[in-house]
Amino acid sequence: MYRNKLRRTGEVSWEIPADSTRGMLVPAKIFASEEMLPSIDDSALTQISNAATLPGVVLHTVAMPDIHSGYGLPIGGVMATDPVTGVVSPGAAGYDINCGVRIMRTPINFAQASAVRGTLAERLMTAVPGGVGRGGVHELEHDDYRNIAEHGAGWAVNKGLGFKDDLANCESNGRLEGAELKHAGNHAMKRGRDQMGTLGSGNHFCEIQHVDEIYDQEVADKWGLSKGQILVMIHTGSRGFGHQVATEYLETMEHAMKKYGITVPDRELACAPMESEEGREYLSAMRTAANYAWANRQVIMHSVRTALADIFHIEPESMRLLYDVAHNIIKIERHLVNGKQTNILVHRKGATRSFPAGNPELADVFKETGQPVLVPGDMGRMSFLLAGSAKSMDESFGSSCHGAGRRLSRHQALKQAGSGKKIQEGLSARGIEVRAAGRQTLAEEMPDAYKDVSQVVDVVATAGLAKMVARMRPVVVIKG
DNA sequence: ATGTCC
Repeated sequence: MYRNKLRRTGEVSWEIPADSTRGMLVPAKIFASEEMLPSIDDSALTQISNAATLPGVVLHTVAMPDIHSGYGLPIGGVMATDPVTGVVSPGAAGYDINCGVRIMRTPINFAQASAVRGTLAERLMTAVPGGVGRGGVHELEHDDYRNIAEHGAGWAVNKGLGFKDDLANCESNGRLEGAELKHAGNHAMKRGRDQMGTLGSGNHFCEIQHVDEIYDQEVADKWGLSKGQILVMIHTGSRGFGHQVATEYLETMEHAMKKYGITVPDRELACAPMESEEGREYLSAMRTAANYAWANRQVIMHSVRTALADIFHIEPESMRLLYDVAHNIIKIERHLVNGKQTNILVHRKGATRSFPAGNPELADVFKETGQPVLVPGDMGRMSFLLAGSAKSMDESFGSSCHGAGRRLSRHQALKQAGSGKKIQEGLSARGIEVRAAGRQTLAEEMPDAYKDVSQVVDVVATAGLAKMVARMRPVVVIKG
């Protein structure tokens, strides 16, 4: 029982010390307030401790306040390995490779959007296909795939689905290098062929929000944000394409573990040395899926941009991407390890990169402010924009939280919600128009199914991982 | 998250 091992290290930080009898090579660090701690499930604490046993793990594993139990690594977990002696673990990125969030600015104000929110909901449902297995309008040819693997979001921009500066405002410019299509494989290509530009299901969404609170006016000014402004937030990933990649390589890793004589306390943490054939090929396939996801969010954003331009009689050019973050991904990054700047392999699952001002990877404006950290809440309450701050580099491999975190399982939510229609009517009475492609989605995704996201961002702000910039409230929510 | 069991 790892909960008994927790010791307090700060106002909102806790540690499970490295324990050789359990094979832990490094401690596990947990960010949470004292009142949130009981709501963190035991299995999530076990998982973040198990991750600390992986070969080549460096410094500590990290759990964010929105942590909950996942496949292998908990959602809300960060784990980093040494690229020479360490492993890569597909379960530590998860099935939805490069699931992430982007947010687009508009010149529309709250009153304008609110007045036509019913129309907006209907138009967005048409513009952005959603639902399990749902295909879209873009049928991908082999040439498209080659370009997606190489250029990520740039593939969409090259096709006219976006502007050049959209790319500069994505984490990693919306593409990772070292993505070879052949490593993703034919089955993934088949599953992803008609899913480009689609939302998927579950907690994926497209949301019209208004800025209702600004905490840091200076940063908000630099980011072009003002109170009452309408923003569009999009949350989705690599669809069936990334799912297939994850499925195939998890199987590959089971064999690789035997081959390399690696043992792990949980087979869901199956892994291989990063420098092995299996490790390199997975990373290549994972990057290809990440690039597919960036292209997907780009296509969706441009569809929404086109629809809004039509509805409000404004220029598409008046709507620019503020930022796009990946919250399920594995990347080589430069961090200070034992007093030395070193390349390490950072695995983030349900955790957002949170690089501070001055980081050389950031575009110019974000070098001044720190990168935007996008934290969606639930569909009835609020979401947050934060800026990466310096302590994240010392404490959490430059990472912060990614959302509210579930409070109820889908099954529990379904039982408590009654019907999706009731949820929809309740939200509509509060000025929030919601629509979903799936029959059960609204009930499963009801606001009460989630923890209060403001408690989550309070923790990361108190810990100094990110600082508060703005709060947004939903106006129109499209669910998968 | 996911052609929610090849």
